[in-house]
Amino acid sequence: MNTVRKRSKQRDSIQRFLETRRDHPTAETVYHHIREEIPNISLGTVYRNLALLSEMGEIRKISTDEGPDRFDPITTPHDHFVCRQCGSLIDMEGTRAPHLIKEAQKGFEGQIDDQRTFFYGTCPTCMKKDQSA
Amino acid sequence: MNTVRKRSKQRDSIQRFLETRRDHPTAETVYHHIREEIPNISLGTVYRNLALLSEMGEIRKISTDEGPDRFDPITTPHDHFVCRQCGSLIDMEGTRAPHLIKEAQKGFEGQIDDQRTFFYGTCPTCMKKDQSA
DNA sequence: CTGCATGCAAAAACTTTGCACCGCC
DNA sequence: GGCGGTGCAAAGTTTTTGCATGCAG
Repeated sequence: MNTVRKRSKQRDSIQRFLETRRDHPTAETVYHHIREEIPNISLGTVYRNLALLSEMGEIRKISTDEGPDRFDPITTPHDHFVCRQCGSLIDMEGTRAPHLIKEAQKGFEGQIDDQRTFFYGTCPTCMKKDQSA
Repeated sequence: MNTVRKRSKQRDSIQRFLETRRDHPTAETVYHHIREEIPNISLGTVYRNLALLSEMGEIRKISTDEGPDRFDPITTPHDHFVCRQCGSLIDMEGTRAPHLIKEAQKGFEGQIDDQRTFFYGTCPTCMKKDQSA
């Protein structure tokens, strides 16, 4: 049987915070910001709720080659860019190839639920830094 | 100036081992197998060489939402499937969308060097397990 | 010889978890 | 008052690093 979920101001606060951000914060970043609202929240609670919200489909966990996991409040399909230099994670628009998942499913004996595309390279900010260096 | 790289039997062995595998081993897996050839190799050396080989472009590091990083000896463009249940990482064929990277570069002020697409779901093996459960 | 690579072990970075307590339903 | 959520701290997991020594060029 399904576990009943109780609301908590901690979880609400975490979700609300994420929704104000488009830079895909890490658990640590979430923690530091929530502490301004709930000073005694613990990092464990942040991790627990980020995991919970992911399971519930409210947010999305994103792992990249660079640095710790990040979290995205936007759950509609879209792609991401990862900067190899500073690790920043940027939303990409107009790059989604929706047919890919159907394509991939053809002749594949498993079940495909999700597709994720990442572009890697140097972000605009780091490009500028490199030039002036 | 570029650092001169010296060969080592450890690095050679790691690379050779990877090339025999199509399942994208973790550092730990590499370590255990190399120990049969070089019993006193250390895990640190394995990590150092996997990082080195990645930098050199000889292999590819792959981070997914599930479990530790994995390593791929094939550096030509191809996509992957990740099983949410067992974490296995499987090569996908015929799913590559080569135009995507050009598409993404349009109007993006950074520099895009690489594209990576992952499909997530349940692998064939776990499908069978689920059925019999 | 010179200095990169190694083994070892400690430490760092990131994440999960056990436990006692708190507060919602 | 039962049970999910929390804070705290300890522990788990994965990866990196400092240092003395080894070995390739």
